Amino acid sequence: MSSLRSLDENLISHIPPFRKLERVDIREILDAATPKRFSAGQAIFEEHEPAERFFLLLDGHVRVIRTTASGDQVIARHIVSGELMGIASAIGRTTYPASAVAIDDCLVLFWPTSLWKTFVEKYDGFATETYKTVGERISEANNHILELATQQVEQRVARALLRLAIQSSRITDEGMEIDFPLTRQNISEMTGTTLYTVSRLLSAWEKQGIVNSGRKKVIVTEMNKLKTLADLDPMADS
Amino acid sequence: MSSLRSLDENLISHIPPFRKLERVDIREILDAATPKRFSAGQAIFEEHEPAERFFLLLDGHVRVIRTTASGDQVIARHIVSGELMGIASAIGRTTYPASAVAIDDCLVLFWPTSLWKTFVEKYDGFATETYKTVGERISEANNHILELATQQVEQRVARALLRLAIQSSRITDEGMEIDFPLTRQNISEMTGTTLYTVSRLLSAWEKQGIVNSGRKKVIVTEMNKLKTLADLDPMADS
DNA sequence: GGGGAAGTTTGTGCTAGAACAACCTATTCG
DNA sequence: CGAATAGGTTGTTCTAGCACAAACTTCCCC
Repeated sequence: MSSLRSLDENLISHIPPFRKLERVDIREILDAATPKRFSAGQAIFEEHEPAERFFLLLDGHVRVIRTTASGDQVIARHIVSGELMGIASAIGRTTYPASAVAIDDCLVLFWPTSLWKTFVEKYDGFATETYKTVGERISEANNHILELATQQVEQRVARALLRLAIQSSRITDEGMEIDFPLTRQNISEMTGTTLYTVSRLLSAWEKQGIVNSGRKKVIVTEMNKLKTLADLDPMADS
Repeated sequence: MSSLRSLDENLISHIPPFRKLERVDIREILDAATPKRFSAGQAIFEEHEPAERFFLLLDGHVRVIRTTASGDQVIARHIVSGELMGIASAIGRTTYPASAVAIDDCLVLFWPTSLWKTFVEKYDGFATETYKTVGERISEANNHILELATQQVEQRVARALLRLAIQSSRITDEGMEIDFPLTRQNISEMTGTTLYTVSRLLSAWEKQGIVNSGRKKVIVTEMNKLKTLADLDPMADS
């Protein structure tokens, strides 16, 4: 895909915030967008930076990170293709509340923040859909708080893996393989524990045949057993 | 104040989401509002209930609570007078994500959720202001996650008390007294610990002259020392 | 192809803070 | 007023999970 040619409408026409729009609107939106590639490890935007752009991840995986004064890192969430990011502007912020780092090679579109207002006013359904996204992220955050405050490390790690397996995995003959590189350290930063504890848990689960993991790789082989560990009803799907 | 007489415009004219509005608009908004009193302990709305109304707290204090399947409670936040609550509709939710309970006697106004859309469209500035509120709550939630994931109990409790002292206290000759009843149990539910640990911390701090606490009562006598414990710069005000 | 570098595993303390228990004190209300 | 109840304190025990160390494995790239 060359950034010289104009972008294909099918790129975004199926993505929630744009789904309800007419072809002409999509055309307009794409013409205003700048595509950009990021390679693994590159920062897409940084915490505290002025929020001058908002982004749509077209391909790849992004980690959203916050860092404390004392240097500890926490992974707030993972963004998968089709999701908007850096939508601080939507909620009246002028700086990004967290940093976004490309996990693998990523393709994103971005727009200047000044266009946010236009999008909301001009394109029907865009506002509703994106505010729904904001709502979902609040819920996620609150669930995370509940987990951190009430659950044991084992449950939290189980839940984190389940979420990733559901959100972003490919089916292999072994099970559901999380489809981006993920280290013990990463998992510990998602769950507020240490890489050592995660390693021990994964080793134990491997012996019980629940997961199958390797360097930067986790395959969930027994979803239901993992759900039991997460203290979720193993019968409930999704 | 009688609910039979029409509501005084001054009630809400200074509150952020309404501040920029004309008198006529305020009049309209008030005429559409229903006032209601809640006595200490009463639930204003419950988690999972359909979000049929949104509220403005005019007087009193409200606790926002989430409960886990296993019965643990977590206090998500405290609402003080002048704040909106139950604004699930703003973010495309159809049910309340948490329960709201009156801590002391409260006076609230409420409107049917169906009016939300009207408010946003009709009253300029209402949308911007409320989305800013939503944004602040996301930040709060994310900060809470960061704290739970990286800090010791002592720091978390110190921060929780600091926040309350700043948000909702009266100045007495002893120091800043949190102006609503607050138990050790409550504090533990805000910080993801146990009432025993909170009790020990408060006892220790009392000996050091940092706080002065009693039954359902906490007075912060030495803000700066508490800030040091919270690992925040004691020089930074607000 | 060999030497880092990055990621993982596992062992051995050790301690923050949870759990439980027992008792104490302030409030409330019949 | 006096019993019941809600809230608070403090002692003791115990363990989940952190910290640190050391060795191992996989990958990458010069």
